[in-house]
Amino acid sequence: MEKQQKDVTIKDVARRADVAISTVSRVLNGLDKVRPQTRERVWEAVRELGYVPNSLAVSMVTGQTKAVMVVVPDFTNDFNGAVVQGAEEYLKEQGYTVLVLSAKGLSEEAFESLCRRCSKLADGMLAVPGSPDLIDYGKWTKPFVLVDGYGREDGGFSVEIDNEEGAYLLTEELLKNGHRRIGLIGGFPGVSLGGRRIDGCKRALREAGLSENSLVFIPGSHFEETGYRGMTELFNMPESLRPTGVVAINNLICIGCIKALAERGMKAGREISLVGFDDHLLARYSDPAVTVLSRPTIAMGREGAKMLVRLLRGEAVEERRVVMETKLLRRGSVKTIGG
Amino acid sequence: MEKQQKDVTIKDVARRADVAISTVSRVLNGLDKVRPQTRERVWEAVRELGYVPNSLAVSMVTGQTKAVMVVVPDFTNDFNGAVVQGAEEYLKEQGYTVLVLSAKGLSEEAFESLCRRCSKLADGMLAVPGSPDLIDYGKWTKPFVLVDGYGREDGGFSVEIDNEEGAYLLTEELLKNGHRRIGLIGGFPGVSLGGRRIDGCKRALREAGLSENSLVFIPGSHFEETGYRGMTELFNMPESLRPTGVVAINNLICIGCIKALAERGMKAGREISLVGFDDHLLARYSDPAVTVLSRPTIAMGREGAKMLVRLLRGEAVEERRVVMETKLLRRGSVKTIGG
DNA sequence: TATAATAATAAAAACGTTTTTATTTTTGCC
DNA sequence: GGCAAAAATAAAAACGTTTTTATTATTATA
Repeated sequence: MEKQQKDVTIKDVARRADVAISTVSRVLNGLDKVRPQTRERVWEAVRELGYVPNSLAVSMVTGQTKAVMVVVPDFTNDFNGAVVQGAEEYLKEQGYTVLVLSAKGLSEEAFESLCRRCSKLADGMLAVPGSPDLIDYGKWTKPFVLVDGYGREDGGFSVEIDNEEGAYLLTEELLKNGHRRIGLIGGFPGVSLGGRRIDGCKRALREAGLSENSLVFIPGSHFEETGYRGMTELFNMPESLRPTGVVAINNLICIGCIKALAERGMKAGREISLVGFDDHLLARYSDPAVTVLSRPTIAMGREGAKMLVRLLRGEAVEERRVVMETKLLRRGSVKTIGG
Repeated sequence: MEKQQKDVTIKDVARRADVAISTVSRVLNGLDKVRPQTRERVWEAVRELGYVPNSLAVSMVTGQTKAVMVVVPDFTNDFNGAVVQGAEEYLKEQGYTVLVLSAKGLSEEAFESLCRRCSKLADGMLAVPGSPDLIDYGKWTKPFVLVDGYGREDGGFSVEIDNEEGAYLLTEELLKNGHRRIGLIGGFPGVSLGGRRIDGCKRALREAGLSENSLVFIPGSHFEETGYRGMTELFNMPESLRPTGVVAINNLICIGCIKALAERGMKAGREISLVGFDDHLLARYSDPAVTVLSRPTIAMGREGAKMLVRLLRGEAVEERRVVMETKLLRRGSVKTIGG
């Protein structure tokens, strides 16, 4: 094992430039009170030795890192990828280092421990909630912004959409196309973001004068597997009772639904109608494309990052809760039936 | 602005437990030579004060972080997501903190600077090359493993597949199905991973006795846009010259191809045949599904992580270059034509 | 030319740990 | 009960910076 060559320190630079350590520091940080001639000598030494400041030492004494932590529940969900990309772009523009962390596979306890360990590594945190539900994470004392939260009234900073209204619009779209028996796959009533979407779906039915019986709700976590299972369950029902239109509560569940259909040789918009959230690849390019409520995913990340940067700078943030616009994209997965 | 409450330090704990700082440290790190009674007093103080060691200070004095950096070119490419997931799983199992960094949008220079700034934050690095091409990144002196490299003989540690052979197999599949004019979209000859794949494609043609003229090669970077443009260009050719089968050099380009086809109301396997790399969602669930050379993406990440951990532990690593198995998945995107 | 003011540099303290060395306390034995 | 050995604890040095304070060198003024 080769000898771990020690890094060049500010001390080495000082010695080489024949100057005090503090002088080197001032040159490096562009402070005044250094004679041009001295300054040049220091820079030369820095170059010659290839000196790089030890970020740990700097952070320790200054108390800040110029870095931001972005926490996601998972790296394979493209919604998260888009949010991170949007956030990252802006944060890099503003000179921040972006450290991305995933909470995947961690118990709430393990996740908290992870955050504690990392708390000194960043000045602030941008998080996409998931499982464990970051929203209830209170140990983080630095500036914190939640992207894709769900309208909680705790006064935290967040970027979100109107999830209740979104689900309402999607359900309404099915109703407008003559569907009278609606399936709703995923989420748990009253729980986090999915709860809001369930509310919206139910409201649409209520306002259309339909009874609770016209809804087949299949609860489940927000993973693909739920969509697959849900769609399968629907097709196990007698056709006379089976919903003709389905609302998938999120992108992964929508993908699960499409998978289940594909395996049976079926298509959304033919054997059954399907609507969902987020304009992901599969929604856009499956055949037919899926009617979705599109969220500005990248913009959401960017907006969250902007908010966080303002907080880090100590600037006033007028709206603590930014609600982004959505768009209903009507496509072939909804068949018009009846009347 | 509320007063930034100072963190609890080891000093506070020591004072509270009426004990020396060093004793607290020994208790925390489970070293011996502490009387049970004293130990309990210290733990109590730790609990009462909610003490969390300052990771910066610890890293500075111990010289290690128990963290690993994972660098990807982009968060929106699902291949990267899968690699990160695989790596993350294993690294978390082994007690490492995983910090993910993206090189997206960074010049080679900016990226090097980023790495230097972060070099103290992790004990080792796992990287997926991209743009800038991490392979040529020499400033990183700590243990380093490349995932999805391309058979360079520089003795670095890497996990990869046989890209030349993979492209060979895909091309052969087209040839076996009677295709005699082949399109190849993406990559640049001799350059990085794409170069290897181009080589493999050409070899298949050569071995089948076909001349260079039977290949329509459309070079381009590894983004979706190249696939879209490439497919468009092919359809601008007179039909008599147009390839009947296309090899997309990577997943994004394959997606671009599918998009271009979808926009014309065409399908792979009908108007033109298509094969590509990686079994991504769109390849699997577009209609028809796309014949691809599937790589064990998650396993690649995991394997890379294993290698890195061995390096970090100072254990011997027998193979510096792990070549993973691939699988050709035959699907509906290849039409059999001719004789 | 002496003297005050100012500019430039150096020295030292601080950040919160671990680790090494020094000191104190406890134990065992005669 | 005294003494050596061992065990437990305390003190101090070190990690690599920034920042505050102290010192020295330069300039301006009389």
